[in-house]
Amino acid sequence: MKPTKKYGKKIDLALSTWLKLYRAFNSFNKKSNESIKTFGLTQPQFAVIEALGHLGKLKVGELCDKLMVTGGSMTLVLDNVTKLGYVERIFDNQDRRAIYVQLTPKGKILFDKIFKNHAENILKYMSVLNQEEQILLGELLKKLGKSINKI
Amino acid sequence: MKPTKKYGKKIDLALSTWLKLYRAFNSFNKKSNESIKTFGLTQPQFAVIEALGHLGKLKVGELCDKLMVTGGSMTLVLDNVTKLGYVERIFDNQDRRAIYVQLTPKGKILFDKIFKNHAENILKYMSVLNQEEQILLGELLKKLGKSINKI
DNA sequence: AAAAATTATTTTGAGTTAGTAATTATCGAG
DNA sequence: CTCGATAATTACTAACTCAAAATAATTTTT
Repeated sequence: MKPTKKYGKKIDLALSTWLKLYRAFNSFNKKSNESIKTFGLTQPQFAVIEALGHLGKLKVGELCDKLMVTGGSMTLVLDNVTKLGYVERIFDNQDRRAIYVQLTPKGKILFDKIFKNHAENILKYMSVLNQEEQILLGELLKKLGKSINKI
Repeated sequence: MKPTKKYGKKIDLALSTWLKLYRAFNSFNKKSNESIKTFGLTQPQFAVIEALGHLGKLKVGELCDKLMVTGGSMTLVLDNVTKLGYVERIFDNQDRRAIYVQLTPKGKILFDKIFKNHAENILKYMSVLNQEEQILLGELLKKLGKSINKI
C-alpha cells in the first residue's frame, strides 16, 4: 500500500490520498470489529443486524443487494443469526416466493446496544475534527464516493 | 449504517461523516476487488503480494503484523501464493527459526502489472478532486486516522 | 553445560464465509 | 394453462479465520 516508488506527481498525490483514506477507514474498522467480536458476532452477521435495525423488514434479495453478497452466502448467514435468535424469517402472502427477514425483540435489543456503542465510538473518534472540518471532510468524501460509482 | 434515528446534533454529524468515509472507501474497495479477481487472486493473497512488492523480503511474522492476521492464517495464504508461483520462502542462516518470504520473478511481474493498474485507477477516481482538495482531504484523513490509533 | 523460557513457524481442528450451479416453488404474461 | 422469469434454498467446493498444540531453534538462567 505504501507508495515507495515514484510514478509522477499527480499519481503520487492520488496514491498518498488514497493511502490516508485507507488507513483512516481501517483504523476505524478495526476498532469497530473489536466491539462486534465482544457481542459474539462476525462482520457479515453484524452487517445484517445493522441493515435490519436501520431499514426494518427486508426481503432476502434486498439484503443481498445491500450487502453485496450472493444468495447462497446470505442464506447461511441468515441461518446463523437465526440460530442465535436475533433474526426471523417471515413469509409474505402477497408473493409466496419472497421471504422477509426482520429482527426479533432480542435482535432489536442487541442492535440498540451495539449501535449506541457504535455511535458513541464514532463521536469519540470524530471529535478530533471540529464541526466545520467534519462538514468539509464529508463534502470531499461524498464527491469522491459519487464519482467512483459513476465509473 | 444509515443514521435514520436522531441521536443529537453532534452524534448525527459524526455518524454522517463516518458514513461518507465508509461509502467512499467501500466504493473504491469494490473496484479494487474487481481487478484483484481478474488476476485470479483473493484479497489476502493480493495483500501479501502488495506488501512484498513494496517492502521487499519480510519474515512471516512481520507479514502477520503488517496484515494483522495470525500465523496460522498466514501459513495457508503463503502456501497458496507459493503454489501459484508468485512467492517463495527463503531460509535465514542467522536465525534458523525465521523464514523470509519474497516475490519470485513471476511475482514481481504480476506486482508491477497489478500495481500499475491500481495506481492508474486511483488517479482516475481521485481526479474528481483537484490537487488542493486532495491535499486538504489527505490532511483531514491523516488527522482522523492518527487520533483513532491513540485510543 | 544443562534446564527452562522464549521465539518463529507450522500443523491441526472447528467454524464462517464466499461463489456457482442445480433445485423447488411461485408468479405473471400470453 | 403453460412457459419463462423470479425468489430463495440446497449442495458443493474452496478459502480464510482463529485458537491451541506441536516442532524446532535460540536465548536466558542456574
